[in-house]
Amino acid sequence: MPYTYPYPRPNLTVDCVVFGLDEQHTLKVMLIRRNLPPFQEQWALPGGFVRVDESLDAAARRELQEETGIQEVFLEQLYTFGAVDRDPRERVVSVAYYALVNLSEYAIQAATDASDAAWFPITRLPPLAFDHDRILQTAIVRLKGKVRYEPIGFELLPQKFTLSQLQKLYETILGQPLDKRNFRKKFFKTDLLIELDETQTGVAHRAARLYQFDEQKYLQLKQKGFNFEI
Amino acid sequence: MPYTYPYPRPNLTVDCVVFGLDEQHTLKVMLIRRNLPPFQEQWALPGGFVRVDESLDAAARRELQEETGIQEVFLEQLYTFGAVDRDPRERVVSVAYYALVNLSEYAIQAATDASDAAWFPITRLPPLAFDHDRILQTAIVRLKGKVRYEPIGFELLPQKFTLSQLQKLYETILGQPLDKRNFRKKFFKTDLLIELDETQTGVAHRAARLYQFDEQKYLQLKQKGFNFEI
DNA sequence: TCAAAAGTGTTGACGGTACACCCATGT
DNA sequence: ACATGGGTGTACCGTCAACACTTTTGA
Repeated sequence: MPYTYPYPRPNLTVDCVVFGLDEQHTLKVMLIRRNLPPFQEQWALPGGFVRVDESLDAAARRELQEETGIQEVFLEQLYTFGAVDRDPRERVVSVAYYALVNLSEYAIQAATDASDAAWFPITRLPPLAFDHDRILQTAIVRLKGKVRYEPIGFELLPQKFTLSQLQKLYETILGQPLDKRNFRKKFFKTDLLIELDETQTGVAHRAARLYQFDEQKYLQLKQKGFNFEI
Repeated sequence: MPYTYPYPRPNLTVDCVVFGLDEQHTLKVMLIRRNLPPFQEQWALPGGFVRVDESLDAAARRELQEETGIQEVFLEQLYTFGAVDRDPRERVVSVAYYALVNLSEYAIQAATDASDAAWFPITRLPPLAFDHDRILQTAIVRLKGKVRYEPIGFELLPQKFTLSQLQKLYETILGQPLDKRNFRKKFFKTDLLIELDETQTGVAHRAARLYQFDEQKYLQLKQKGFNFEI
């Protein structure tokens, strides 16, 4: 007969803050409209209950897939929220994650998905269910902090990108303008960009060169104690 | 009649990695010997089940108090560990915390406490129960990282300390020697040290001046966007 | 030919690092 | 008087920030 620990258990959920960057360089978050109480019809972070036979990471990926169609993205644990009254009905502890996606690939999916999902600029958010606003703010702080010392910004861009796209990404997330020449110098010095033999197409001005993030090299350098910093 | 979410629930615990620094400048962790299965008689992190009517932070503080007598210390959430098989009996998700204490105040308590608690140097650890070794390693990485850009090191020292103590603390945590003059210059420049009109006593050489951490000023500067870095 | 963004170097200021000796105190 | 750690300043070097013009392309 299987042993059972004799303690009452809180409910356990995961919630995901999914960030995307649109063509106008606006940082957006994916929200879904709840169709069940509590907070029915309100916007909330995608998420749901953790199953007893799946890890937390697996639960976060599953919920993301089920509710938004998003798959195979950068996903990292953010923080665990456990205030007693964060759910009006019952005790629910939630392990929050944040994800970074390339919005151009997912914009269509989200719109055509059966469930009611939409991207909101982080500066114009609707009222959110539960303590999801607090979770979201925590995620924004983390993203701003982490982007400076880990090369995670690439996760928000297409695989091939221009240096201007990369710079605008940093300007958006950090909320400050950056000097073009210094930005390029800094990034070239990290040696993490693969220069491609391709350029932008379809722009009404000189076409910019395309680059790729060299993840292999990053992992190598990281092991050797190299520190990314921008 | 109260609503109940219709989902099975994993067990939920908190575990605490308590760091202390002894007089020989060794970084130590407090462990307790388990007197219940599973892993009976093995060393483990202090921790236990989260009650349905207490927050996660409160649970961590309560367990710390109950199992080690430690109270009112720096305590911060570390990470939530949720692998399916991390407990051999049942599904248990654990929210890990780490704490920093001034060991000279707690060395006695721990020794005289009824429960079997002891300090271990992090370089000489016994085999640990569950995945506690992994939790501990995660805590060490976090401590090493955080000590550089947040003034949390003071939590490991007595309220009044010498600059040499502070320097050795950093050398211990970071695992590298630091230049004495540069270290002092850097720290004075942060303006976070209150110079006291007191000196060390009972040493067989010139007595060092004592300092205190100026937490008030730190909070002020932090609000203004100041960044601590050592 | 015009508009719009791509691409490119130099200089000065500042901060970080390396480094060695005298001082105060207790035994 | 000696052993032990406390306390102090400078010079060099590398890094970062500021800054403006030419190039390419499509419309």
